[in-house]
Amino acid sequence: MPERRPLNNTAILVLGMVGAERRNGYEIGRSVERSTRYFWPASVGGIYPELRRLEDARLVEGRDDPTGDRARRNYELTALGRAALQDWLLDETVGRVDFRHEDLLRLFLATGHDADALAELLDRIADGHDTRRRDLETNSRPAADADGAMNRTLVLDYGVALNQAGATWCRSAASQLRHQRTYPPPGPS
Amino acid sequence: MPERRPLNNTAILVLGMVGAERRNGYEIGRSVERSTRYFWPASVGGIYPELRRLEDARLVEGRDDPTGDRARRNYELTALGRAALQDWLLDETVGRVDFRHEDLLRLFLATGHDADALAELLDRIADGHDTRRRDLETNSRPAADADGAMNRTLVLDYGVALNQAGATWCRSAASQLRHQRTYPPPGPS
DNA sequence: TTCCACATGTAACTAGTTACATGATTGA
DNA sequence: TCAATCATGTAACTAGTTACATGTGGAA
Repeated sequence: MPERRPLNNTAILVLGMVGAERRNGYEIGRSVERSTRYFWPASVGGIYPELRRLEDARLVEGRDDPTGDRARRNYELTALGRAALQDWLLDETVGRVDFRHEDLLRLFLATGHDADALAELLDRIADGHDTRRRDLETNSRPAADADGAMNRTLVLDYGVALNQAGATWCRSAASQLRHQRTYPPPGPS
Repeated sequence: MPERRPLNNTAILVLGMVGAERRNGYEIGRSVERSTRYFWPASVGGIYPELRRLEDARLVEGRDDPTGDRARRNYELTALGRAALQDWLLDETVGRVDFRHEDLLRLFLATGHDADALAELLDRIADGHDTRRRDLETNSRPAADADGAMNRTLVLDYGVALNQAGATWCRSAASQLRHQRTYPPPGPS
């Protein structure tokens, strides 16, 4: 029996998706593309080998389910897998957050640039927020009538709200810079 | 001459830090710890080998500068390095954003959980935002009088504002769930 | 004399990305 | 018959993390 070790990012995702409903690798890839990539990136290439590893570890069980000559393998959780997933879902500690933002690093390193240059960077960050917000709204909206879709709607709305807030903040700071040529604005503190 | 290829995440960071002022590996590590890890993570272990690679590629130039018997090697940009950094800084395309949020995945996968369970998850996400906001405020505040620190202040304030907005949104959604047991709230649309 | 900050590095590992290969089915 | 979508996979690579090892200098 293969040694158990902590689930990696792709493993958690795959386990969770299989846990939500019976699924094959392709469908998981589509879900990632549509929804989770905004907050839990994973590349398709990694999904298939991960499914096999999880099967080796007896966390999921696959069954061949071809359509005619087209291969397809659907997976479901084993009791062991269900337990592992619950363990992870009910973990009490605050979860990891990894964040990497290229334009923010640009801004951080743009020491000495003038107010206009900084404002332009801020506009770009705002544009990025707008793009992601639109993406979310058009790609990720769960079916309104889907049973128990509250959680998915929350995830989506959270993403929309944050991107909205980000865009608004950046545009306002950019405008401040363009008109006053300085930052921070004089404040009540 | 070693072949030129696109700069990896650590390389960009290191190049940028060396570009901002003459620096050694240790100082770069400290800056990462204090500031950039919130939006551009990098591990100390990767910095030293990267400095050497950049030196091999003639983008930075190192000079030994020991204190007594304690070794220290300070780096500065070469003309080539300065050009590469400018290229990256002035790149017109919107930058990459990588985002991975464990509790958001939990929420996404928590299909079928009741309103209280979802509200608890939201509170955790809010707590995470508060922690990061406080961290930012206490660790990353640039010296108020630092010359040309506008850009750094912007980065900090952006982080504070976003975490603030995130916490507020989550708490309000959690409260909605606790009182109405449902989401989304009935809205004007 | 003890602790902490300074300072540099390496080895081993794991994960993750990219790019490719292969082929079936469906609908226009 | 063509393009898009369904479906599964692998090989090669790069990056990144972790954990360790080693030692100096300064302050209490």
